[in-house]
Amino acid sequence: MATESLRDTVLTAAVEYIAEHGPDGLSFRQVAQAAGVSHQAPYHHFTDRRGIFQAIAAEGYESFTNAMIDALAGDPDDPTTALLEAYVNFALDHPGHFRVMFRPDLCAIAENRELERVADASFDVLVNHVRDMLGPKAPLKDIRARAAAMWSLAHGLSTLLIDGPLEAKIGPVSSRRALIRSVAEQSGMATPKKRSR
Amino acid sequence: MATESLRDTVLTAAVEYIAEHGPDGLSFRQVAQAAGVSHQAPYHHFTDRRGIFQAIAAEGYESFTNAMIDALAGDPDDPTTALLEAYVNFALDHPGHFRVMFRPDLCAIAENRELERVADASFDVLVNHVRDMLGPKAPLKDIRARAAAMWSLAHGLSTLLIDGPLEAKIGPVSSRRALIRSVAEQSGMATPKKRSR
DNA sequence: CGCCGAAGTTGACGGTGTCAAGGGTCGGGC
DNA sequence: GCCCGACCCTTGACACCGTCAACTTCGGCG
Repeated sequence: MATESLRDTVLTAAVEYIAEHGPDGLSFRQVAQAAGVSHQAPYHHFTDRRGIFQAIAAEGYESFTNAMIDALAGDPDDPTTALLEAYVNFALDHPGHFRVMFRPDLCAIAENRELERVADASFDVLVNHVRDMLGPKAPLKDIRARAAAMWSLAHGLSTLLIDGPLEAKIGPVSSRRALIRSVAEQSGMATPKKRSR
Repeated sequence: MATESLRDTVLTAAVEYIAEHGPDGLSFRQVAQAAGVSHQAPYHHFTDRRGIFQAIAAEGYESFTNAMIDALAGDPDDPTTALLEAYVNFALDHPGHFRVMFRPDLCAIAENRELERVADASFDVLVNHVRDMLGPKAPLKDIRARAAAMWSLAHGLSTLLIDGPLEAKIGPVSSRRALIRSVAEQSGMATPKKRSR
């Protein structure tokens, strides 16, 4: 019941596959076969193989934006760390989406208006937060540097954890949350804790 | 003269292609044809398609290690920033290597002893530097967090610059060096400047 | 000379993305 | 009642890809 459309079936199957094996081995024909249709059926819902990746990326950017917005609203005391945590958590919890979102060769963001829009919305959350933190009269140069620093930190940590060698090198991460928070501290990004209560 | 071996010809052609078009479109047969040999000839020098990527990654890790060591030796006043700069510079100057080195699905580091060794050597430069900076009696927890932070910053900045949306979002980077240094400052990683002279 | 191993060639196989053409199955207008 | 077009899907073909297997060529060494 609630028979999924072929489009959705293909999409969820693809995301699942990517989360497990990475995007590169993904085969158009294979997902079609898994969905029980002919190898050409998906072409009526996606123009290309690339179209699948674009759809996945768009889906991903939308929930990515929401996750970051929610995180900012949820922790007014240390929003920067909360944002960082939301970024990394999204990457690790939705690897099927995340791995595609930052692979321009796969999804060719610039070639798809709608995709470009939702991607921009995600990044705006980040740089707007930095703008808010530094205040309206901070020099542009500082805003850019700080945004680059924070984004790099979040993105680097995400990619190094998701399939990079970080965990192999510095030891297993028992608590994701603890790691993120201590990284935020070590990098001077966290808002200093006030002795509450 | 100094007629290159087929192995080297294939390797340099592959690196060049990857730097321009990314690793995924790289075709075994295509590089063979470009080298003027039959489509099977490279099999006598690389076991797999994967073998090419492993060779590229190994090559990359070796010069990566050297670049970082040189940078550390070159700027004793602010070695952390120098290391950061060397990391990012390597990525941007050798995209053909860098893009492969951190794609375990392509080069399967764990399956190749020699490759694992040179990769480990690179990462050791990084964590050893952090250990040196924090001193021998720093708690392990701090070392891990600081190493993760610094590595993430360098890696994130590299990947976001190399084909990520950073430059599109925060504006064009006129001076790579200036950006890196202000990012290092903003993230509290740089050694504070002493009023020299 | 005879042999061998390394390097390169040709041919074949299954799998993949994509183009082209055809076939059903609806709903709405005559 | 019937036709027509839109939509979804199928079948068939093509070139390209990675890889396995067998064959040729050739330099060196006993």
